[in-house]
Amino acid sequence: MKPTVHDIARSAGVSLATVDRVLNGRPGVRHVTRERVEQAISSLGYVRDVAAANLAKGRTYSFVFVLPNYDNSFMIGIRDEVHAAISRSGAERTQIRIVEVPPFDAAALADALNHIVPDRPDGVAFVAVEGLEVHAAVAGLKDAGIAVVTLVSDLPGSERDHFAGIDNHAAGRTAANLLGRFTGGRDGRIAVIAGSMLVRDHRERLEGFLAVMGESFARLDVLPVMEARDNPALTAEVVSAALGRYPDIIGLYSLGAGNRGMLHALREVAREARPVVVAHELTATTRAALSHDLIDAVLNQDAGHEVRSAIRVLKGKVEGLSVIAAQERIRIDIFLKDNMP
Amino acid sequence: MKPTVHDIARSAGVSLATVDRVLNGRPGVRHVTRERVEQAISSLGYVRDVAAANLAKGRTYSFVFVLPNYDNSFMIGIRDEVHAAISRSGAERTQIRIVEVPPFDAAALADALNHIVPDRPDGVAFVAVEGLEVHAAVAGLKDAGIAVVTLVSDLPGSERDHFAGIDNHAAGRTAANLLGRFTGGRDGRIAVIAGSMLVRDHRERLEGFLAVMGESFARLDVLPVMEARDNPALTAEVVSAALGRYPDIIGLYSLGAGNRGMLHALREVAREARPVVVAHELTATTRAALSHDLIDAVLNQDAGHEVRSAIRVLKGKVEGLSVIAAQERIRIDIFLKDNMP
DNA sequence: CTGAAAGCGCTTACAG
DNA sequence: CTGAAAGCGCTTACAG
Repeated sequence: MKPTVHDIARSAGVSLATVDRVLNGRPGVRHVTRERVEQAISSLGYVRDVAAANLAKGRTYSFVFVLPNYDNSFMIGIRDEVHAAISRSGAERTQIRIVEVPPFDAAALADALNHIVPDRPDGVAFVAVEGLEVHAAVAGLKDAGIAVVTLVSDLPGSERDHFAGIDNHAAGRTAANLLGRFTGGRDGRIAVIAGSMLVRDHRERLEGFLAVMGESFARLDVLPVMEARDNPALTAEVVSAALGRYPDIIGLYSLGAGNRGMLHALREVAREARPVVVAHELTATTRAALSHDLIDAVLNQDAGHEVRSAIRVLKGKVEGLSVIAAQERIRIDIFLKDNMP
Repeated sequence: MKPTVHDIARSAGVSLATVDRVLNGRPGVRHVTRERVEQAISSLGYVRDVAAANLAKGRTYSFVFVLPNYDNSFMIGIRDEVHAAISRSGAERTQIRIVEVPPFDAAALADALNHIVPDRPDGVAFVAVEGLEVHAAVAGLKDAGIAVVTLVSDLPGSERDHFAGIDNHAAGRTAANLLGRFTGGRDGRIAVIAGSMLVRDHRERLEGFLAVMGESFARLDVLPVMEARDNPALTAEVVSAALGRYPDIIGLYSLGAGNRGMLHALREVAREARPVVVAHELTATTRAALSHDLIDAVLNQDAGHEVRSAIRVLKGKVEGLSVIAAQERIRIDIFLKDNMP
């Protein structure tokens, strides 16, 4: 039988309360007693039953998710996943609240984070926007003993405990590789459409993309990035314009969330003249476009994984555990039409 | 506060024992009583605390994993994951045993399955090999009330409860798509190296591969499949021979586990003359080959996911729950050198 | 057919 | 610094 606290208590000749103190590193145990208990723990090979501990603690973790009120499919997916987590709250002993902020707005984000401090939740997860005020707000949360995780977009150099998102640099490299290979040795131009270079994840994707293009596909000429703020109409317009102006565009990398607009522009082009297209995030839109050969490959980050990982890490931080990096790494999925899930 | 069994008992005016009987569909409750309790359950919005239930039950699930004693990296990975699950046994209330059988041997597999019946475990997971005797063995397990899941390779048409593995047909299609695209419009031959067409997963991959090759890449001429029983030396030999005989092989699909041998043969070929290569399973070998541009893409099934999914499904079956298909679907991962995890 | 009581493996006031 | 007792939300003999 698996040893329990009772076995340890008996073996060490102490009470359950003392075993518990040692087990949880709580103060108020004489050194010799502690040692006796630790001895018993290791010699019996005790390992704590987390479920039972949680049941006894009756503890619930309070977390706040700060998300942009931004209606692209991916962000909607993230919100849905947070709601799914909320609906699992009972079983997972969490209490999760969502705070919405305007997108791409450092001041508003910092403000929202600062307002959370007095509530003293156990942890906060947020989609980072860069800005000194955001760094300061993170420091404020940490000072208040609140665990902090960035989600989807990171804030390196800040005091956040963890980033739950993909390596966007690697995503950009992967996109370049696919686009380079899929264009099959032909010469030509590559167009890149982004949301905004002010957002870190877009910037990193572009960097990775350009690096591989330079290293491995010198025959391809990458046009200056077009920033269309993930706005469908604007995206459609700039993509149309670019395709009109450069008939030798043979590849298109959509690294932001403007896929609907991009597809609109692409449909205007005769099938044989369409460029190879790599886009981000598997949504209803990109899924349909993959099946209809309008998009050739989709890079995806799994919103469910990200949200669940964020929650797991926050819980761990509250418990003072360290993150198991390998387990919490969010993968860059590649989907072609044949391996869509 | 979340309602508990106590709340239901109070609200329905019955004892905890009766609540428990209704909750778990156990007999011995008068119809009217049962209705009263059910009414309370739904009106209070009760949802059972599974962790507490498990604690009280003290139940452990006994499972047997029947695995081929086959030393390719992927199978070793599967075994490692089962061992990892065994080491989590305490926390997960499972008791898992591994039974090894010779690979590709239907009679031996059926024998092993038959021998498990008298032990009456709660569930069995096994890597299927086709054969009537295996179907019969599965029927025997099911007759004994044992949950049955196939792992990695399926046995459709049998009475198994679930298959924990990828859609190999889709994997083959994906491979064809990648290979077709990566060869970039050039004409030439494609070589396919497999373990054995007697194994269902290999056969399905080939079918999917050939289907897409026929549909979309008529310019490519697929050579007859080479079966090398996943044997490194033999694989090296046949691949070398093929490359020697057909200098216009521009693509290679390795759909089995013979990657080490294949790589050996590839390294003999001048860098510029090397074909585009798509292989299966991310292992130390294929990982290194990806980094060194010897392999261009790896399709992967996550052994950890498969094993954990198998265990989850077995537990669910024992509890009489139905599988949430979407959650248990095993993905076909695509890895290029830039998005390796 | 129904209920009172004990127990699963922990944690937590409270008392000393 | 240490311990006895109660309790977390369930389940399980046992008795009636």
